[in-house]
Amino acid sequence: MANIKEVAKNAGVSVATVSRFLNKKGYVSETAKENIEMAIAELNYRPNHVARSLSTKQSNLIGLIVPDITNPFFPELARAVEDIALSFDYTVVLCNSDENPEKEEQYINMLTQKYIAGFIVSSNQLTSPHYDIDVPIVALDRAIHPSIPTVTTDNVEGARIGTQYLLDCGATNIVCMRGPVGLGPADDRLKGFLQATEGKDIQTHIIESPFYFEPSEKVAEKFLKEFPEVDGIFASSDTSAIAALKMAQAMGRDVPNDLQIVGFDGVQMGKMVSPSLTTVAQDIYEMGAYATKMLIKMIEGQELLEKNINISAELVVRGTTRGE
Amino acid sequence: MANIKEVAKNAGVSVATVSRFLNKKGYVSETAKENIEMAIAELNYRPNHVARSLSTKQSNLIGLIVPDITNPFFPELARAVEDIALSFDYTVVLCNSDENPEKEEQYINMLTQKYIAGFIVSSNQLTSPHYDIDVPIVALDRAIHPSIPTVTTDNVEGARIGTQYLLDCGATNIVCMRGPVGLGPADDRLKGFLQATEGKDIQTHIIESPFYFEPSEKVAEKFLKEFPEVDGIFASSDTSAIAALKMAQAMGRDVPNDLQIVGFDGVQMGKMVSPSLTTVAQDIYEMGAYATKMLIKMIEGQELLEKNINISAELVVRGTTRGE
DNA sequence: GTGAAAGCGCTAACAC
DNA sequence: GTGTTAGCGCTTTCAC
Repeated sequence: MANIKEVAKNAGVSVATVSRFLNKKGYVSETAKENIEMAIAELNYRPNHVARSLSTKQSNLIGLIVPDITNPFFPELARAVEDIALSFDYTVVLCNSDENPEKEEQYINMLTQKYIAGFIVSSNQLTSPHYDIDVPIVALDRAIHPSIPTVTTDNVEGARIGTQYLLDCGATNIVCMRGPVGLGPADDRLKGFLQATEGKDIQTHIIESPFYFEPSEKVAEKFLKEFPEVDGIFASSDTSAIAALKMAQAMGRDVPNDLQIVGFDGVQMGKMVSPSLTTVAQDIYEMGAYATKMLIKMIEGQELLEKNINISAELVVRGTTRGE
Repeated sequence: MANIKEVAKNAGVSVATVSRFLNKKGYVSETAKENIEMAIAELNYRPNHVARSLSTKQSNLIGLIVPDITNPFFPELARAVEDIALSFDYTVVLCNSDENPEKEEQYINMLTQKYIAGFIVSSNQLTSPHYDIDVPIVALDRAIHPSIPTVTTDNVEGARIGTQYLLDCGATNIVCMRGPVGLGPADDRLKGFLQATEGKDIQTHIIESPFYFEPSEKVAEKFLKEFPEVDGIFASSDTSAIAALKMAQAMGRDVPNDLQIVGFDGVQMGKMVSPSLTTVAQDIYEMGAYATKMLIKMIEGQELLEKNINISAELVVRGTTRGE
């Protein structure tokens, strides 16, 4: 592979000029430009990122930290991040944290050694490891530190709308499968649920359930047995909602006729179950895309107009509700 | 951040000695070791990967090229790759190729500029871009070039077993939703289907269907209308199977009592639909893990014992079949 | 406008 | 066993 020196020689200029040309910094004459362009084409030259990084102490790597790419929420997010990153000539490094602060730290250390340009951090946990590094960070759906920009969904309002819809469809005895206590988005979604139900003449049950499939099934089984009169479920995540749907069907319940379900997330999978899932959909791709754009702005030293972006969630009516 | 020079000074040795210690190459005395260890701890030194890369023309980056991380098959694969990579101190870069050879090439070029250590390439397409680079590659479920090591599933045998099971369960009029013509794994799965059905006294239909949800739904709708007497479906992918399941249910068919379905892939989602999907499961995680281990061996200059690994697929009986 | 040269942090001869 | 030093390929200051 050719290097800058060869290009310079071939173009009859110095390496400094080639470098200036490459980085569009400083002046380089028209003739020099042409010669350099020709030399580059001829030698099929592509600048060495490693050498550049060493020199500038900067890279075009973005670290994407997610709990587990296997969770249906994160592939869509990762896709958005990668798309935007690529379009700005950044490369994304995938990190599965398992919500383990030590693992997160390990990644951060490893990547710091590579002059990583920034991180996009997403988690379902209220962890807060060594983010006192001087690398730009954008947090997704959790607040790490007041100084760290965040992209979130309007969880309270989304949950309120979703729950309200359940009521509008005639549910009178509903359970809220709330996510882990203490986890921001989960707490907010509960808040929305409460806003929608408070003061109404309906029965409510609040049950904690993790955002994973199997445990959600167990939780659903338990309460469907304990409260067979339940006719509506508002789940804090699509995964939980789908688990409840499956369990309800296995127990002989008819969804949506005798039990209605509304989820939260807007994961692709919601379209694939039957009946397909009515849900409060976050614009996952948009969140990822936005976060990445913010991060790149920060990396490139631009000021952020808004440090905290709140993207509204939208009710998507499908088959697990009866309609108003 | 401290550098090797400071460590050397602090430990009272030269940088060469520190470097030898770091890389466990050449000799370094016990006393020197101790001093260096102390200096490293004191300065919280971590070697600079970029400088190392520039010097060695090698990195610890692995490029994972998948068509689209959003396809349910790939997150599980990515997880395996990342887990193994991390355990060997490698970092994985995520690349969504969209099965577009030009995009693949773009990634390869970008990463070559970073001294990428190797690639794991997976695709549903029969593309073959510029893989004439001198970086190690392992291919997943497709043969790129005879010289490139591959990890595949035994698609023929898996499909044969899956189809046979459908027959054993009493299906007599079955359609094979085969994947794209010309795509290796899809062709092989059709072969297995034919092996199981040939010479038997049953009706078969062979229909082409992409490995995506919406188009698969359309395909399923069409043939379920055209051949209402069909009582069994063997789908070449779980995504297609799930699409067919959903469509069948929407059309009022009773799965598994009046229509049975067997998929292929073993994707997590199969457990979440109801009834849950009977499928020929590939050990996706194992495939990813194996491929990564092979790649790392190649990167580190070890000989591969086997260049072509074939991992057997296993029938997982769940709810879309009636049992024998 | 352009070039010479120092320096980014590390590795790897080679000499001692 | 250990140290000196010349690169690795690029950026950037400073002088011309």
